[in-house]
Amino acid sequence: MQDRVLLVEDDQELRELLARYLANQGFTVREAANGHDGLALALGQDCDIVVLDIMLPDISGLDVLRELRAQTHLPVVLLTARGDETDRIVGFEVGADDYIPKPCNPRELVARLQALLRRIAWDQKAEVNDNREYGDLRVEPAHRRIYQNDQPLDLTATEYEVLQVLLAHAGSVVRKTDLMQWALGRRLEAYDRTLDMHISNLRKKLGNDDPPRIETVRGLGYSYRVPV
Amino acid sequence: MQDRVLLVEDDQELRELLARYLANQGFTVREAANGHDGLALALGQDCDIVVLDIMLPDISGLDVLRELRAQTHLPVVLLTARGDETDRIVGFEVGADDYIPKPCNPRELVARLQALLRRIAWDQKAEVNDNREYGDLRVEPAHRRIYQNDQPLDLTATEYEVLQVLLAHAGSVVRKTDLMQWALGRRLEAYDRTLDMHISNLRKKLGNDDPPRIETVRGLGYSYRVPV
DNA sequence: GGCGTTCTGTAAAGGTTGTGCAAAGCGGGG
DNA sequence: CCCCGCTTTGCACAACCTTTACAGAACGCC
Repeated sequence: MQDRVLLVEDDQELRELLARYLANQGFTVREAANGHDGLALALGQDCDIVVLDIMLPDISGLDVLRELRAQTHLPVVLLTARGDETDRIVGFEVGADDYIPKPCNPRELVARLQALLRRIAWDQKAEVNDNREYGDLRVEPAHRRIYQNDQPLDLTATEYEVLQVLLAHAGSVVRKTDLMQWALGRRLEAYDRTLDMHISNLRKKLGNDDPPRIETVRGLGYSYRVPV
Repeated sequence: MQDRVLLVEDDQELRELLARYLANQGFTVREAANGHDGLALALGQDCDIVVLDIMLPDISGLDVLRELRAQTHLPVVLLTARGDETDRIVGFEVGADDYIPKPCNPRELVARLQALLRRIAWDQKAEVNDNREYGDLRVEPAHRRIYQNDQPLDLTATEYEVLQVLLAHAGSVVRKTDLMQWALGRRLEAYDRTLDMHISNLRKKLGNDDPPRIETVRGLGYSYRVPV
């Protein structure tokens, strides 16, 4: 099935050029030469994505976008003469998904349209369940929870991060400096015992087995013992 | 609570500059200076979006992206020295969501990140139009009303939206940033306590049970306790 | 093995951050 | 203009992260 593009552009030459190129690339193309027609077509529900020029003879492209956003979340790519950076920021604030300066390479336009359509397809597939299991532990990134034998562990945000990193590297040693950067998001400074505390608390919550699940590798870091 | 960005960039000066700017704009920032660490962090599932430089000391950014795409649909924005158009096309083909040439304006980077996150939030918002029941609560989307034991709750428009979103995800945590986007339709800014107020008011109207129907998940968001 | 050094475990104190909620501010529609 | 609902402000409080302090384990050196 082809994706349907609505092309709103007043310069007839450019519009027809782009329309031909898009058609060649496998899109179904609808065209509008002004904001009024563009808005009507866009609201008509028979296109998947809109390419919208900002400089239009009647309504500004930005106003068209505003009106569209009041009613739909249709993906919109703004097209415009290379302008002030502020213009772009405004475009995004009003609700644009992308912003391409003219003159634009048709290939890049197509690449961006496809990237956007692909993103939407991914998002709507509503996939989840990239849960990971390590012995009796199960990580559910979607809910930021970790279960032990299907019982949720009562972890704080930081504890979740630390344990999650250790599990992602289960069986191999994670150096303290890396663990700090990855889980706490900052550099490990001298005499900083924060990590040790979180490890200590985690061990308590995981149950103080022997041998401990979280092994200490003196002078290096920690390692989650790989389940048998 | 905030959106979490992973910044993969080897130039330390630029990385720290961007990290500071992003942090100021309300993002939580994780940093990696090479492709290997970046990949590990991205797969660790504790970020919402990735900013990825193409020129990295170890693995090419494109290869990092390829590897990522083999496993996830995590949104990725490529960052690179102004290069050949062909580079961009390749970037998109490998699965990038956006492509920004360096030197980039931090404001534009933020605008594009927010546009992408907003798009994802829109796409993933589940629209359910059937009547739904959750314990003693029943949602009637047609009339935008919610009944408790067949008695209509006297909710304001916003309260309806908030509760309806929470119910649609009953049993799992709805992050504040998503709840804001889905129920209030705008981005959660720092120091914005609006949501907390609506939650507080909702709890009052639902009756202040113990344990509360709407649970707080500190640092993350709220969750409607699934009825037994 | 004795002994000093370095690293780690953990309890308790201290400081920071996030949340609950009352009350005041604000702004659009009747 | 008033009312209603949304938002902002301010303070109190609780959860959490970090620091401090001390005890003990591991290591190297002789």
